[in-house]
Amino acid sequence: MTDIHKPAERRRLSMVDVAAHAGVSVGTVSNVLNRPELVAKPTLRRVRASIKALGFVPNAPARQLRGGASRSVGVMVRDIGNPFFTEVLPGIETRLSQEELLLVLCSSSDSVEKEAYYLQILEQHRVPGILITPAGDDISHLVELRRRGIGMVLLDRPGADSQLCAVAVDNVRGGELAGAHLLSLGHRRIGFLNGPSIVRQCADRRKGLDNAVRAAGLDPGEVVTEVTLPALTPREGEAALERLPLRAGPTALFCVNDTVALGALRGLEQRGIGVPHDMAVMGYDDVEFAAALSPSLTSIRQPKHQLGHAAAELLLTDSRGDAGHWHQEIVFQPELIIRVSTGASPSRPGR
Amino acid sequence: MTDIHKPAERRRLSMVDVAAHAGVSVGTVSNVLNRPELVAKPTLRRVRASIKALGFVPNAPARQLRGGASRSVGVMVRDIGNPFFTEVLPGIETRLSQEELLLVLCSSSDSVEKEAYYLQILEQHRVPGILITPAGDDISHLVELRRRGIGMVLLDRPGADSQLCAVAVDNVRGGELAGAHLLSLGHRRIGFLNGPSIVRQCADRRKGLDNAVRAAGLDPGEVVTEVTLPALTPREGEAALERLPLRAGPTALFCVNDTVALGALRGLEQRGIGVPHDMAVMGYDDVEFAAALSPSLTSIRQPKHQLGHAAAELLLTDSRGDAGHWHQEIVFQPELIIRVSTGASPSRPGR
DNA sequence: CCAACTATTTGAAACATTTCAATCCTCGCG
DNA sequence: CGCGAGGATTGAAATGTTTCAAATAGTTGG
Repeated sequence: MTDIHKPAERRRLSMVDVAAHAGVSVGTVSNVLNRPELVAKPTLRRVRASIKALGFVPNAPARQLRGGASRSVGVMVRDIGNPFFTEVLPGIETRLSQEELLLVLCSSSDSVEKEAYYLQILEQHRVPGILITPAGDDISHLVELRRRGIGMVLLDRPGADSQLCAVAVDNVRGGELAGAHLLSLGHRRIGFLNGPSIVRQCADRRKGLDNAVRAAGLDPGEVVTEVTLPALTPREGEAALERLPLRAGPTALFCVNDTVALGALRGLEQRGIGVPHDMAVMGYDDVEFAAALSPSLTSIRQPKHQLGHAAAELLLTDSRGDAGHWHQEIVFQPELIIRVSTGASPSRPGR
Repeated sequence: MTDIHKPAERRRLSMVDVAAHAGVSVGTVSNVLNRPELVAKPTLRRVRASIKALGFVPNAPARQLRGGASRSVGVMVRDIGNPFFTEVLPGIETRLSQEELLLVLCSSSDSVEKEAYYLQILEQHRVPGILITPAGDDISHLVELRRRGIGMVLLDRPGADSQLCAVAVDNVRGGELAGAHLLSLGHRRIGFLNGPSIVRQCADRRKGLDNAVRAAGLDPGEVVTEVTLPALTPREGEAALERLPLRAGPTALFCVNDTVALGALRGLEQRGIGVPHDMAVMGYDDVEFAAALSPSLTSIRQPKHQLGHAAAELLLTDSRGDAGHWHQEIVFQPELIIRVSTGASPSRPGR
């Protein structure tokens, strides 16, 4: 039985074939590819012609085996569906593509196991570095990876206590800004739709909120009612309203991110609760659509593109293992963006 | 001078070291890793202990060099910042991670050159397949790659004419739905904020719109005023208003996607043009935030998660090169979601 | 106690590169 | 005419796996 069905089964061609075709040695072919300045003009032409004629494509894995480092870096996020990452990612991509590095996107889906699995694979691939928003609180495994020579930068997660580079926005400060804003508007009962407190950002924003309350001479225990959501999605944001004593309870809602706020707005509308009249709402992140929500959403802006860019930059220096570089932390400052959803007269135009 | 500064310079360890430590041959170590059922229990234990003790991590490139196929697939999008992709990506990721495949994310930024560059790198990496929303109209280079053995699936782009697998939503139909909706509300002058017509989706939506106009016995040339945006961002959506004769012109705006609509809504608000009273607006994609915009946005829903999932599924079968599989096209149907921004009484609740 | 198996283990080839010491030319110069 | 310099090219080692035929050890039946 002739195997008509597998016409393209022929062995993929290698530099050996090119060398034969051009009548040179493989060493020369390699030189043409990597150090053309060492090769005589006519030879160069001939070899390049052969490469084109045969349709030769270099084998990256083989190259890497000999050469060492991979040309891909890992980017691990907790949830690719989160618009926050969507806005951070371009900043990362821009910088990486300048260095001709491939971006391997991993989503831990908030699972420590899945994170560990991906990290293992990335290490096997010998990536020079990993950019990560860790799923769990413990980051000792990341420190260990770093020690084994893989560049490591925490994204949107302070790493002060550890020995890792980090790029973050000051979440405590953001929580303070939000809290102070709501308090200044006279709210004394604030519902906080938060994520799990093991997530650092969530814990920090809560801490900031408490700071603001105390700074106003009040007791956080009295003022703040926290509801913990299992996931930071619109759906959960909406569902969380069930667990708040809405009518007799808070007069303001602080949502740990805009995605949750989106759900809360929907839910409040369905329940006929007017925003900001019956309930002030604010989000966090100031994602692209926040300004255009109904009503436009007061939020805490984070410099997302910059964040991604800075993280990639830091990762590059970290994985180069430059001497003199130990661990470095870049902290951006958040900014309060006042819009309609908190009922204050906007301090700046809606966009 | 002792090199205190390079403590971790030691050669990365390989299976040879593990074999030596465990007192077996490398072949056995390989078997422990890949076919443990062939190895005797005590040996298995001993080798595994050595692996752990030494902290051995297999070298993926070497493995791949011998074995052939890579465990990463390429996903090429035109713009990672686009929320549409943010909602498609989870569908892709879900399916790929089930197969333990890594996702290499490439953004062509709508540049044919950058796309070509990435494709070249992906081919060098010997990826088994690529999921792509092509930047340009010509896809012959993709057909060629497919012929060379790389699985290829067009994402959100029909491939009927070509020999490629494709997963798409019927964009002509979507355009028709949108057009019919606006016409049924009495609009006779429609501004279409479109992307470049070389982008297939854009051209198709326009075609659908024209179909709807003709179906109503009208002349598209009279009814439709198209403005072409250089990029599908909120910024450009806003800027495009400048190029429309707003007051004396269209009474309705059809935006080629929700991101553009977002910008248009902002711009109209700033110009004091009421939506939907002075101008009806509709978007396309029905992204997560569309329902919560101000006013809530009428849009054309695409099954995004499904789209991604189906695309990944198709890619898996395509790169397996299963016999009997030639090229296949999956077309999902879009759905009109009526909300406030077009001023019709909503046919379904706002979410 | 030996033959015939079976279950393990081994050793070396193969994979596609890069790198580098060694060789080969070709000139220019004495 | 011979020699050295220096550019161009070569050939082979090295990289870390997998695979597989061959060797070895262990077991059972006669």
